[in-house]
Amino acid sequence: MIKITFPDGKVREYESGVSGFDIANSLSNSLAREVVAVSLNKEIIDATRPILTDGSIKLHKWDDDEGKLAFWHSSAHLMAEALESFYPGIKLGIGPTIENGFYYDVDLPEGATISENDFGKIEQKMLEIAREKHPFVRKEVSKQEALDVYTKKGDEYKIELLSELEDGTITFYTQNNFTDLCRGPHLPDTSFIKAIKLLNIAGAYWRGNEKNKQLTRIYGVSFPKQKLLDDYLILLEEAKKRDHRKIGKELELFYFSPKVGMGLPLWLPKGAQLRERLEAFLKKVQVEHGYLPVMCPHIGHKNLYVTSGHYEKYGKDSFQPIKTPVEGEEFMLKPMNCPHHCEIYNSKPRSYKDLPVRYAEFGTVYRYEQHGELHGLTRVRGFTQDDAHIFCRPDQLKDEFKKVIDIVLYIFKTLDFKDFTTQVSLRDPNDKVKYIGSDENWARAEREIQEAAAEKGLKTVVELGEAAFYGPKLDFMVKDALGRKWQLGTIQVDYNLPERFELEYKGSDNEMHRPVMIHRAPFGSMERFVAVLIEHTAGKFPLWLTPEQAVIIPVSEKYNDYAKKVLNLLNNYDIRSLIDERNEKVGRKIRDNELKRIPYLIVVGEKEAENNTLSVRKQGEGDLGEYKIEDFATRVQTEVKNLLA
RNA sequence: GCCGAUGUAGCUCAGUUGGUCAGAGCAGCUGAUUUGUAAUCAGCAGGUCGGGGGUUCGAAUCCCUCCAUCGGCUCCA
Repeated sequence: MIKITFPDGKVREYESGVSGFDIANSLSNSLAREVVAVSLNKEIIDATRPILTDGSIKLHKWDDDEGKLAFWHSSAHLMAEALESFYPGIKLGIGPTIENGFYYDVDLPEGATISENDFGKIEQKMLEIAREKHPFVRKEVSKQEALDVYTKKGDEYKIELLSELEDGTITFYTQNNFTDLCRGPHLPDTSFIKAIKLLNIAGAYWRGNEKNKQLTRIYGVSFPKQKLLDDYLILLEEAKKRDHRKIGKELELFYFSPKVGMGLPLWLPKGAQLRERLEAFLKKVQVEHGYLPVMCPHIGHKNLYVTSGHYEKYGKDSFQPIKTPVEGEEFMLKPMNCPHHCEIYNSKPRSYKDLPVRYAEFGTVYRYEQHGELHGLTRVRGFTQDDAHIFCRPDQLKDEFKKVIDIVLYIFKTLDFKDFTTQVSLRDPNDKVKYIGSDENWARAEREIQEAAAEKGLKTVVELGEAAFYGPKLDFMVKDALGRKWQLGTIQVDYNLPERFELEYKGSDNEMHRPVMIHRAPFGSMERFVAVLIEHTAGKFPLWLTPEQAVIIPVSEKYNDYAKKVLNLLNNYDIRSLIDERNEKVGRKIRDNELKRIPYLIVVGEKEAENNTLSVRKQGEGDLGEYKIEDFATRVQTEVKNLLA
């Protein structure tokens, strides 16, 4: 007998060899039907796998992440089987579970192609196999045995994967006529999979390396109920409606002209106003935190970036240098602001008493992003960073870093970004040549970043190998409407640029010392931030930020004069308003201005003109009734104040 | 850059196998209506069907190529 401990602490005894499924069955029949995987001592295993020793167990249904893992992993195998039936000789790469579904990377037979038109028949085949209720059978094999199978099949991808596995840990899973190298876990059988949708098709390099062959990646998602799939597809449709590219067009915020160039956004008046308000907001916060404004031209001498190390690292990925016509000197479109700010630091001798100095600039930079990578406002070739560089003494670093975290958190709170994640990016300890700077400096910076984040209560994920080449960083990420992750704010420690630019200050000991630098951009880039803000709010911006706060709607042309009077008064109260003077019915004007996401609609007609009042309608709330003009102004001003508190 | 898809009026989209196929709605303009909380009515005007080349008696439709966009991959100071 073995002892099984449940999550609630209860312990029960079972015969050795009992499976998670059997245990579930012993508790309740309905539970047993829903268990798709099991955690045994934190290791996820098949629900049907015999358990031979004591352990703590957790039974996973579809609702658990662990359950989805098994579910989608099995779905990937199912898809592979269907693909094999349509494309004999197909070679399989990897087929993992992802956040929302699964994919499989395959190498199609010579001359074969696959397109979205083929999805229907593949889905049908998968459902057909699923309905036949084939069990997923686990089999432990020797490395040689596995190698023999794939050598015979001629699948060099699986052979490569096998070569990295240790003998004795290799398992195959079989369902129906299909066997795959796989660690598991898998569903008890294929019948759990009730609804399947293949989503898209993409090229993907084998093992993510562009030097390798490009395989065909097929993305899909599957569910235990048709209803769940329907709901998911509706969710995707809703997400598309929030796409910043669509809303940006509808609200006339920005525009891309092929004549200007791809990836070069043009800010239309309303978008520019929105952006100016965001900048003004951050500038105010920065002044309060002791930042000083600086400004730099849009080009800089190539040697500046050679000195900084960026040219060697990214020169090939930049726009090419431009030459002066007479001297032939080379200048580059500014790809980052930091070297410029370093030179501003160098403009005069510094004392330890001067530090920290904090230079801030909304600096527009230009980078050659690859053609296929451009994406709305989130990935462009010219963008404006809300950049600042803090030069401080090493003993001030951690405190300064924490102050920057405060700014980022304040901004996120004010703009109602509740759902963000933070990531600490450290050096890859096995590939130190990728980075510049001494081991001691790296160790110190990495330690202080993590301490600062912890002291600010951030739950961070640590990623090795994701650091900038000059230092470790703390990034803030949010998801867009379609669930894609984007980096917004970033805070980076840099011991290296101060060395390269020979930055110094005189210490209290009358010796020269090297300052430490913090790069930081709470928004990241104005373009990306506005994009994420659009999707976050679906275009319904906070009242203080929105380009037009109120539209006055005269009931007929007879009341245009009164509307003008109201407009003047509202303008005096600094409420951004305009009149919808079109010769349309009230209902029509309401509708059009609601679609333009105007927060307040002010209806004025005979009654209001007589009483010197307004009828107020709020976006999302409907008619609020009659207001005295000054009462409405107070309401708006209070609302703005509360939002910015 | 790579894989796959898409590109018809300012916007959203029709256009069957190549043969009155250059269309609709919205937006725009003109006029009528003078309107009370999510679409008043009528008329007019809008496009070298992404650009270029080819096949054909004939191309929005088939082929090639370039450009842009979309979904991914790689990259991201």
